[in-house]
Amino acid sequence: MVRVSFREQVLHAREEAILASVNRLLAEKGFDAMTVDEVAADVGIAKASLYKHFASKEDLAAAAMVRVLDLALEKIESLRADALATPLDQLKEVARWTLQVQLAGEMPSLPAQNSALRAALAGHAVYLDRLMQVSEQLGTWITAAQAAGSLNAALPPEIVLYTLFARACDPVLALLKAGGAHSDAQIIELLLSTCFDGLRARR
Amino acid sequence: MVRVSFREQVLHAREEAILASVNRLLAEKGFDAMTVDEVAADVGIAKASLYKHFASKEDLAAAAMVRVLDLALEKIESLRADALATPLDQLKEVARWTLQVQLAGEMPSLPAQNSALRAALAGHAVYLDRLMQVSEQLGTWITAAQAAGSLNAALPPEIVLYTLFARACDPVLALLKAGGAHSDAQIIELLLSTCFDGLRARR
DNA sequence: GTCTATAGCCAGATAGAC
DNA sequence: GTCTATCTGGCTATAGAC
Repeated sequence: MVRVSFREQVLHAREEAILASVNRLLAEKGFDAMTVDEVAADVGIAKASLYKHFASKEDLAAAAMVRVLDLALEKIESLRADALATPLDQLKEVARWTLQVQLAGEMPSLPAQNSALRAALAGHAVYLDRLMQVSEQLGTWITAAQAAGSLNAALPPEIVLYTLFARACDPVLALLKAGGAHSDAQIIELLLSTCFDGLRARR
Repeated sequence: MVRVSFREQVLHAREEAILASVNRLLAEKGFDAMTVDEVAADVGIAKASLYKHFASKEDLAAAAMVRVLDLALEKIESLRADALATPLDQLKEVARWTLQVQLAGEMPSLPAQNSALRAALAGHAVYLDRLMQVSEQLGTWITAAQAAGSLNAALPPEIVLYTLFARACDPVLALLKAGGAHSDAQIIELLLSTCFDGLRARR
């Protein structure tokens, strides 16, 4: 247990609050549409104070991404504890978790092709580290599931990994949600089915 | 054959050139990152001239979307001519076509959750009309394929439709392309496989 | 309809007092 | 570290001459 001063605790709590707001706004509007003024207003502090904690808007987004990746690592770790689950089950559970986060409006969506943001993330050491950790953990399960014959072995592992990342921000979820015809639980099961079982019928 | 004056032909050609540029820039950087200055420079005319043709930036994007949807309708129409193809085949061919367009860097990607743009599109009659036409054509094939037992009948048709739309802009393609490990043809087949066959192995 | 020049606005970032 | 007030730059859109 590391000793932290009271002041440091307050600081940390404030930064957590900031990241929670950023996370939600990023999920709701995306990086470009989100403004720093909004974030400040949502947290309830002045914009200049924000910049004492984070150097730039890109930095805010990166920190939010690190936060989500850390949560993913926690989830992965808890799934690793279950020795009975097959690698395929574990991959499915991770996918289910990402959909739950997205349904809760807490999955930050970063337009994949953005220029300024992409460059900032590509140079953000902590973000890259977390991304690699998640990729490695999932990669282990992917190759294991392919070896076990439960995951299509004809697919390069990287495409499976990319697909899982992409489905975590799948716009189909928002469309289904907007349609209003299905419950949250149904939406998740339908999306998991299209992802793992595919659109074609299985006999 | 409708008679059109020479002047109208020139006008039309210029607007086609504008839309081609918008299409490419929209595919490359997305709506928010694209600037009207860039479009004007790319076409080789002054920005003010652009605004004589299109009332706003949103209007530009909507026109580009209509153009792509019209191309999709053409593709669909040509596929309808093939009486031997099954509905599933035809859906796959449409999906393949969207991936080819995306690979060519000509699939305009509109951040699905954008505010100003979404509102503009939701009020754009021509865009909505084309979107409905495409949806109806695909819907026919979807229900036919489900009746034939080739498409998973447990999926609501709408989720199949949404999934096909979403895969047309799937960020996984850009990631695979950036990886450089696969040819364009391989990328398309891999993506079609993950979409229609799913990640799970089929026996 | 095309251009140059500019209005008007908004968002990211900072100065400087407390 | 927090605030108010401000700077700065870039972007959409338009005025007005030709």
